[in-house]
Parts: sequence; structure tokens; C-alpha cells
Amino acid sequence: MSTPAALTWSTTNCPVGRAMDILGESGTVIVLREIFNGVRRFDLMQRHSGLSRAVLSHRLALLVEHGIVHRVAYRDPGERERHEYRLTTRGFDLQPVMVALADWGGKHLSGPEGPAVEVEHRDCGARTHVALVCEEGHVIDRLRDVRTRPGPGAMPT
Amino acid sequence: MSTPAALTWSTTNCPVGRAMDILGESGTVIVLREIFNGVRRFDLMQRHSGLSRAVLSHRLALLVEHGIVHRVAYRDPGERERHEYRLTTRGFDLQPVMVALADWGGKHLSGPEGPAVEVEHRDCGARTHVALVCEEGHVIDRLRDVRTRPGPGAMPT
DNA sequence: CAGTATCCCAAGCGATACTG
DNA sequence: CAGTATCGCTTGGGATACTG
Repeated sequence: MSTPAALTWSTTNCPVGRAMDILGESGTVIVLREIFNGVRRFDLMQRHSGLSRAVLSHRLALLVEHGIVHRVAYRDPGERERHEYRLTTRGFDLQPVMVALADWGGKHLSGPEGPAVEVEHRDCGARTHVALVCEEGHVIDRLRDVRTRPGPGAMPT
Repeated sequence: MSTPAALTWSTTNCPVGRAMDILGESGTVIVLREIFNGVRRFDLMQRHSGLSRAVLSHRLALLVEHGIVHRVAYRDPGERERHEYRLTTRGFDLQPVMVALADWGGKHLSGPEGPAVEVEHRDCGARTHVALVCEEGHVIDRLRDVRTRPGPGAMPT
């Protein structure tokens, strides 16, 4: 290998870097896990995630600020108004990231008893994983069959 | 919704949590991006990633410790012995996570000019993304068609 | 219940200097 | 070139207390 492909363009604009600027903050992904699992209220989320109230508060604010989660007001009959946190479209689009993380953690970081959580296809009940699919419709199982290239927003190094 | 499904099992064992215990450390994913892009030597990685030498050193040690990356000695003709960092199988299995992050970042965090990097299918050159596929072979495009359930390693709350 | 503010402390970062 | 050690300093976390 001569010059690695990565060096021919700048990384200041890298989508992975931008994603991690948000998701890399400690606890953010844990909050997302809770919301994806249907936990939408502050207190429940706090107890279940194990995060402190302060951190949870900050992470939720961060997620709202980035348009990943939004607060929704609702009122149960006879109760006062409350709020819950729901995914926006942008947040819901993180599902493949969450499933990819669960796949990897389940395969490589679980004890012999297997992972504590699985993902299933609602229709048929089969376990579900992420896969690579190209726009020509090929399902790619040999990961080495993909590579990165500069995109339209690439800047020279 | 009554009790969210998540509350019926403990999260101490959650594969997403375990994965983020490693990947959530600031800079880890950036190092992985470099290695996936073919940057394998310390100095090049340091300049290209923008991480400090100390942080890069620590992250590489962390990745080696977790069996995601390994050091490989080599010697170019006429040069002294050097080392480079390569993905192990466990590390290579993170590719779907990286592509999922790139997908999301490219779609939601790029400027109007588009993402700086894309992933292509080596055979046909088409852009490549992650998708959800169940073990029955169904490609799932409506993300709501999947849900989480307790796995074999689940512990009661 | 659903958060926010304050205070204090420890982890962790960048800069620098050093070794094989 | 390829790292590791040391050192102030800042960031950011937990505990606690407070507000709507």
C-alpha cells in the first residue's frame, strides 16, 4: 500500500467524526437505548439507565438540541400535564447504529450465556442483524468487498 | 403502552452498553476510522486524526487490550523494524457500526454539498449502506418492523 | 414527578520532555 | 520514527439541594 486513500481528503468534514461529536458524549447512546426500548419518561429513564439525574438532563438537552429527540406534552385523564421524550425522524434513523452496536456487543462482549438483548423481525420473529447492501441491490457478506471513497463534500487535504 | 419492554430485564448485561464502554471513550472511533481507511502507523494516524500523541497512544493500547487491534512488526528493505496496527477479526466486525455511523452522519450532519466520504461496493462501484436483515432472509426497510426482546443472557430486573 | 443549579472533586487532556 | 512519563489545568461527573 502506498498512500492510504484516507490521506487524499480532509477529515474535518468526516461524517463519522461529526456523528461521534454527538454520540461520543458519555451516556448519550445509553439514553438512546432507553428511548428506543420505549422508556420515555425522565424518572424511569434515570432509574433504568443508571445515569445521574444531572447527566441525564444534560444528555436529553443535547439530543433535543440536535433534533434527535423531542419533548412531547401529554396529559393522562385526571393527571396534570407531563412530558415525554420521543425520537424524531433523525433520531429514528439511528436505529441501524444501535442494532450494529448490539450485534457487535452481543457477538464479542457477551458471556457464554449469550447477549441480554436481541433484535427480532416483528413479522416472523427471526433474529435480525445489520448487513451491508449496495444501491444495486447486492447484499454484501464479505466485508472486504466494500471500501471508502471521497464523497461530494470532500475537501482536499 | 403500559410497562416498556425494557424494564423486564436488567441492563447490566446490555450489549449496547458493553460496546459503548469501549467505543464511547473519546477518540476511539476516530482511531478506528483511520485504521479502517488504511492508516496504520502511529505518526500518520496522529497527524491525520488530530488526536494528541498521548491520547492516540492510550486509545491504541485500549484497542489492543480489547483485542480489536493488534500490533504487527514488519521491516521494509533497508529499514529498521517498525510496527503497524491492524484490525483483528473482532475489530473488523465493527465495520457495520462504522458504516452505520457514516450513513447517519452523511445523511443528517453534512452540509448541502453532501458527505465527505462514501462507502462503495468494490465490485460494482455503487454506494453502499447498512440495512436490517433477519435470519429468514427478509430485508427490512420499515425500521418499525423490528423490536428488541430479551436474549439468552437476560437477567430479571 | 420532572427537572435545574451549585459545589466539590477526580479523571483525563494537551504540552512538554524524555527514551528506544 | 514511535512512542511513554510527567504535570498543571480544565472539563465534566456525583451528591445535594432547590423549584415548578
